[in-house]
Amino acid sequence: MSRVKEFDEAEVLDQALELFRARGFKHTSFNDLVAELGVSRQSLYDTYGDKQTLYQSALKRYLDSGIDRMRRKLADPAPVRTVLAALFEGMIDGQCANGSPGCLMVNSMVELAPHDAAIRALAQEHARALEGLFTSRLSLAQRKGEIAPDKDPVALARFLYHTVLGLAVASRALGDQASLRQSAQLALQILD
Amino acid sequence: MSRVKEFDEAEVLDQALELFRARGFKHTSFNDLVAELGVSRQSLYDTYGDKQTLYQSALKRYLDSGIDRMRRKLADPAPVRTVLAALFEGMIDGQCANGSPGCLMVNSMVELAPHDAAIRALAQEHARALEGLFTSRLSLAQRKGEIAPDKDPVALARFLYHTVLGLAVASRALGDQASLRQSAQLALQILD
DNA sequence: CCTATTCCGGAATGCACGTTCTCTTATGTG
DNA sequence: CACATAAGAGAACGTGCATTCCGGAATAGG
Repeated sequence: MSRVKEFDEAEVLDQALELFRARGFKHTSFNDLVAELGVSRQSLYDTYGDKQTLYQSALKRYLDSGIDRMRRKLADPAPVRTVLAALFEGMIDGQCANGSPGCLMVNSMVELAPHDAAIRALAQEHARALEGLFTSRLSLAQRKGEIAPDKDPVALARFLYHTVLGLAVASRALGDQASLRQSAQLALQILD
Repeated sequence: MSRVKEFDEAEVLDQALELFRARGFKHTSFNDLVAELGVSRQSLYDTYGDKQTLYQSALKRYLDSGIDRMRRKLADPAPVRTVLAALFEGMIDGQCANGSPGCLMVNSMVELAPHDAAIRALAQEHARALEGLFTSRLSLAQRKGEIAPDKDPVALARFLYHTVLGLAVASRALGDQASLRQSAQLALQILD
């Protein structure tokens, strides 16, 4: 080992992630990456492998950090309605921020999942993980009496997950934050 | 005028639509179209213009027929809950049918809308149209006393639209019909 | 019959892309 | 100092793509 890397591997991965998120896999050329990441073509290949591998790494990173953020937010001991409202709020703010790049997972699910088994597997795993987080948080709330005992936490969790997907698509193409907020609020009435 | 067209213009457009729906715009090459539509390259260009124009024509056709179908289903005088349940049911069946190709509008919104103004315009117009249909049907139901008078039909319509988007994404990548059905049922509880 | 129009297959063109290679320069460790 | 590694710029390569061009066959109307 001699010369040390001049760029932060994780940071550049995040930048690549943003490009993929905004433009999709096919619409982001390797030249775009070279031009906008400030790292030479060769170094990119040496560090991350080919374009597909780079994309998968970025997606994994995105999913992991997303799950972490979600876990932290759900750990809030406030009433579940409040917690979920804040969570949706943050999501809408984050995804509509700069030109509504949308959610990388949703974009991947639509663009790549149907003909890329690896992506499909990541999507399914992520869906299960997210539904699991929602489910356990909802069960907790149910035990605390915040949710009627006759409701099924698993079904509610799936519903919330599907709601997140819908909001992500709408934010990407329509980008009307007010409607999204309203819909999110309405979706949470399912807990009553 | 001399020789007559040997293929049905609308029918071939429908076939192209199916290809685009299953694979997306970028992942469907012109060679694919030529190979699978049974129409020569030249005739395709002569009849529909270039690939992008062909895609837009297919999308427009898809949206028009979708709106029509929706309008017909909503015209059913049965209770609004029943009508919407049937509508969701049909949507889930239709989109998960053959390898979950998903909804062309959703796919377009994710793949193309961010960098194609024409598609974005179509998406917004379609969203407005669909929300309009939902809104008027919900208002009718409200006048008939099927929905509490304090609910906002516009907000409900938007929520239903966002739900449709979410289910479409989930159907494409995850394809678990049972969960989708369950979520759709839950979403309709918003009317109670 | 003639001509215009459409059809088809296939070759040709030109461009964008992903990937690899080459060469030079720089910077740490032994 | 030497050597291994990494950086950068850019050329080179092969492929796939959208699009256009060409030539021959078929079919309607005049």
